[in-house]
Amino acid sequence: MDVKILCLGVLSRGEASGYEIKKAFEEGPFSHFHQASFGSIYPALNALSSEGLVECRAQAQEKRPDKKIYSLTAKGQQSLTNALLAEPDHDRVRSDFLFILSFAQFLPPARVAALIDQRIAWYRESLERMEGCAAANTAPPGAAFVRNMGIAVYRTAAEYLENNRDALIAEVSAPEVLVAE
Amino acid sequence: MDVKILCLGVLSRGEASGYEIKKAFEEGPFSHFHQASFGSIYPALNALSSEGLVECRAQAQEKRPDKKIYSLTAKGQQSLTNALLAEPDHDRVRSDFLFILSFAQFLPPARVAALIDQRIAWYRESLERMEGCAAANTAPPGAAFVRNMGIAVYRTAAEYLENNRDALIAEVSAPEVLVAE
DNA sequence: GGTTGCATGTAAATGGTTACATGATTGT
DNA sequence: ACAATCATGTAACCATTTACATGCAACC
Repeated sequence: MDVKILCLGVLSRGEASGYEIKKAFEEGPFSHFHQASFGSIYPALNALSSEGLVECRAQAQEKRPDKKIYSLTAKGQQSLTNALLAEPDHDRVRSDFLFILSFAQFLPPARVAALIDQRIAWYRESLERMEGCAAANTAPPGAAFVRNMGIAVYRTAAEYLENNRDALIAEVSAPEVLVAE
Repeated sequence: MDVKILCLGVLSRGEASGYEIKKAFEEGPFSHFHQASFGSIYPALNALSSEGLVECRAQAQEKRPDKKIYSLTAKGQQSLTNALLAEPDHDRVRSDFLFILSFAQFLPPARVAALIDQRIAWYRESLERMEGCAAANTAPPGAAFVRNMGIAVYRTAAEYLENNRDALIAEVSAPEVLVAE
């Protein structure tokens, strides 16, 4: 599942510029499970264009580069549907947060507390945004399903951190079992 | 947080060979939030060795390459602790599953069902293994905390999929709103 | 006066995976 | 017979990120 397919997916929700596609991965509905940067999006869009999978309409703007608005062609929609039918790769999660927390015994308790508190705040912020989207309820069924799954999972994660934070801090604060009496 | 630090982390739990470190990322406690392949682990171990962060003891084996058992040096432990103090990078999740499911309306309902069922089975298998580890309870506090968070989150995810599976399938099966009467 | 947002694009660097090379042992 | 497990290592390849290049407008 490369950036080209990712762009096709974003465009299936409606026409967009490269800049707007980037935002879909940065703050938008895909930001929680996929990402792409300008350096990969713009070349992908050009490739897609020369393959006839997307169409480009240039919107002139004063004192700014023309905004290039891309939209899916029938061929592009077909190609997307096809790609979606493939067996998905395994999820790949890279969480430095969880890795670091695995070694909480090597960290000052105050640092463990800060790490957890930051993360709780992040989950709570994300949840607020996601719940706002859920209320608006403009998403197609699959997107709503995925978003609500995210809400359920993040809520559990935040609650877990809130409920178990103090116990972990106590454990890493407790004097280690002494080697010598 | 590169492969070198990752190896240092694994080794802080006890000496291990490159092969065993790979297993920690493939099936072991880190597999859910970090990954590394042989092609990155072996060079990392050599670099770590020449920097004096790990020590290597060769265990001769009959008819197999010598098993190189690595262990952390004091300098290595220091370097790990240091790296753990750095601000963690943002989590990076790449889930083709969630991306594909976001476009459920483009897929045959039977495919949506299969996708979800596979995922439920995967969560249930993972949960069984993780709960087994939780019962054994040999992990240091941070690792146990992270593992139990994983259990809570996976359980929520599995339950969400189980509870909402049929509703999504019904939605994508329902005849689309007709354009012409 | 500096940062952020809008807007596109390229090139170099990165960091890693995949595939290859080697080979015995154990299980199916 | 064939695949999987154990065991290490290298090199080619890959996709993506980061940094750069350009520049105006709005906000603080």
